[in-house]
Amino acid sequence: MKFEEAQEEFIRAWGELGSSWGVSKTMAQIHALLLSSSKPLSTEDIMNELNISRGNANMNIRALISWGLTKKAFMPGERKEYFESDKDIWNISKQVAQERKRRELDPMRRVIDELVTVEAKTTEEKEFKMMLKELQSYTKSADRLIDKLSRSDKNWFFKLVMKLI
Amino acid sequence: MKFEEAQEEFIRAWGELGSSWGVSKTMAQIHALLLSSSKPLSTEDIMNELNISRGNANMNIRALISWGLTKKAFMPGERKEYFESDKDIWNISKQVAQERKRRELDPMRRVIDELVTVEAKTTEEKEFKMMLKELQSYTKSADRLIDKLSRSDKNWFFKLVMKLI
DNA sequence: ATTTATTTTCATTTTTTATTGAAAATACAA
DNA sequence: TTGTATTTTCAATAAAAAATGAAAATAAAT
Repeated sequence: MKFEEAQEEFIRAWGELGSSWGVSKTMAQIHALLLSSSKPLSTEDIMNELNISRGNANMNIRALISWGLTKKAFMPGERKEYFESDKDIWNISKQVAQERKRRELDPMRRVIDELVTVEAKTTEEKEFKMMLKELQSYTKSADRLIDKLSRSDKNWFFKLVMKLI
Repeated sequence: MKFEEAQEEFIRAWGELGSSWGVSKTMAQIHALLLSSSKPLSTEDIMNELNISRGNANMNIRALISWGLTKKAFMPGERKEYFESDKDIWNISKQVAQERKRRELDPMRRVIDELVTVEAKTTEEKEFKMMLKELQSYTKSADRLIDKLSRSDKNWFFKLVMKLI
């Protein structure tokens, strides 16, 4: 398989994965493009490679930056902005985990913490409350796990996996 | 806070979470409704509680069943079908992890396994290949981790979390 | 076999989300 | 400054996804 084919397929698959993770397809595709490119790319490069409009490219580049997955690359003597993505999968995983925690887990935890104070008189209501308390305990563990992950290094993770298998 | 308010808020929050996980809002809301209800519910109950059409209710109940999150409840003497959801958060987590593995991780792994055979002559192409190999190694670990998780019990998980924190 | 209750399907409509492209804003250079 | 390149915004449009509702199919009861 040739590089161009592989790159194209990688972009396609990454984009599709993004969709089932609630991330815009284009955002995931731009990420894939940057991951598979050794040099930083300009907005125009991205527009051309993916056949998308300037507005679309710009919006999704900003989104990638806000996710901490892409940053501006300094290009001496160039007026245009260039962008690059960290290719270290461990860093990417940590970054995604942290952002999803911030955007989804934290707000959900706040809601649950509020809901567990529900008054429960009947048996049914007590069951509901118990379920919420269990959920609270799991989300707390998930929270801690992500914090731990974020402070750990690649090696720690692989050693852990080894031990667990 | 009263039960009805809490239930309503739980359904709202669970539905929103679903959206950012690539799951239809209604499917997540039906799940939340069943999780917060001590008795099995009929399609009509669900339609009424969530103000949705029969077609919508039916489709999303089927989706929940295909995710292994809901099953028919046997109701002696009843002609209608009733549905219930397992409320054990550990079971739910395992089930979601397994389904997402099957639907997303496995296909992605197949693609990556194919892509790593890409011929890489230039330095840039070698970098791309290295990134793919790293990705391959991570997806393999994730795969094993989910398998292990699925065979483990609640206690194992919490003990692990304790040790890690 | 016929009626009645219930579920499923799916063409149509609605809603939501993503994309475009051109105008406005900004940043830089001469 | 003034002009030029570049980025950003956003109203309009397009595309995708979800929801409706009524007809068809199925299953149970008489």
